[in-house]
Amino acid sequence: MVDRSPLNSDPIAEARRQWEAHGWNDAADGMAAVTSLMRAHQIALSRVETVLKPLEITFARYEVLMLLHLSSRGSLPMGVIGSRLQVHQTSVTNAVDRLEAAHLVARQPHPTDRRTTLVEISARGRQVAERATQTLNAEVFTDPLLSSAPMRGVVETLRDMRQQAGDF
Amino acid sequence: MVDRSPLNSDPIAEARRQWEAHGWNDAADGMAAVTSLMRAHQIALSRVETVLKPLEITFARYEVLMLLHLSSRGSLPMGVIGSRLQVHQTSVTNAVDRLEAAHLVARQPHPTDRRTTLVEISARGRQVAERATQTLNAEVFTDPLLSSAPMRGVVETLRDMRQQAGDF
DNA sequence: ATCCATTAGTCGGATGTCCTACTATTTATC
DNA sequence: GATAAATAGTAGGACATCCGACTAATGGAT
Repeated sequence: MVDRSPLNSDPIAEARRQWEAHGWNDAADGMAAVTSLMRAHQIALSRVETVLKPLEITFARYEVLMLLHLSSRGSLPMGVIGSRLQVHQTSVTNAVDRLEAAHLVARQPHPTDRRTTLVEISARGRQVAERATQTLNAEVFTDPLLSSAPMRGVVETLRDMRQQAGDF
Repeated sequence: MVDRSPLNSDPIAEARRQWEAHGWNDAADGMAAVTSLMRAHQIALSRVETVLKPLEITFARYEVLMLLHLSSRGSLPMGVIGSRLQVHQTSVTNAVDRLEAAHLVARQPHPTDRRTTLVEISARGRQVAERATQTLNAEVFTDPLLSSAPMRGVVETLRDMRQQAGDF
């Protein structure tokens, strides 16, 4: 007879039980929330990357590509990309390096401000962006392992969290 | 006059608007959910890492340390650590390498199965684990930028998602 | 008993993220 | 106008994660 009650299978539930057993009741929910976020992120990212793999791009690069594809001019300064995607400047440099190596975008000098580098999406870049979006929509976004109502709840709650954190 | 309506400040809300404008209505929620997850993870991780920095450990290593600290024997095989934390074997190798270098854990041979490596937490490891938990509980987990009720809802919904993904 | 599939870990490589410099420009100040 | 402060990007380094390949050891199947 094993010491494994039927509810013990979820590692996060198990961790919460440990927290409560130690009397950290006021921290148990937060611990569970943070840990759930970590794991859910991992799952979602993995699904997305699997779908994008055949197109030879990653989610980070897809986000850059779509931002450019949906922009009015098809080009944006590096810094703006970082702000919109809320990642560090150096992460943008990294992503653009790889997108440029794949000829999906090209760096262009800014016409008036020589400090600024404009990133411009190419025709191939637009093709990849569109195909990637199609596949992602069909294979992940229309069924993100969550039923509609709770999913909208999560999005809303996380919006509050992001706002609390000063995201916007 | 700028083309920036008051609601335009949230990048994810903006992305959803784009999705809907393109007629991808059935994918808009999923896209927003996945993107929210990515960003919320980033925020939570950043807060946690900031708190742990003075103790010279990361969240990944903290999780390994706590798993060992709360285990009955204070030691576990590498593989079990990976299963519980749901990360790749090589990630465990990596984390244990660093924890061992910091003398917080030690690798021990398994008494009967020579393939298996047991990871044992040290006295210093336990100290660090306890101090880290105290600080995390006080500075992050008791206030994870979410009010209680919605937070529990998120945890529950993400539990369903993890279960759908085959986590447990 | 012997051979092969499975299991446990490690190694090397690719990515993404952040941080701390450091360079080049632009802008503001005196 | 010359100098100082702010802004835009890049370079190098530290970490974490995953994947594929490789080594050892265990255990079944014949």
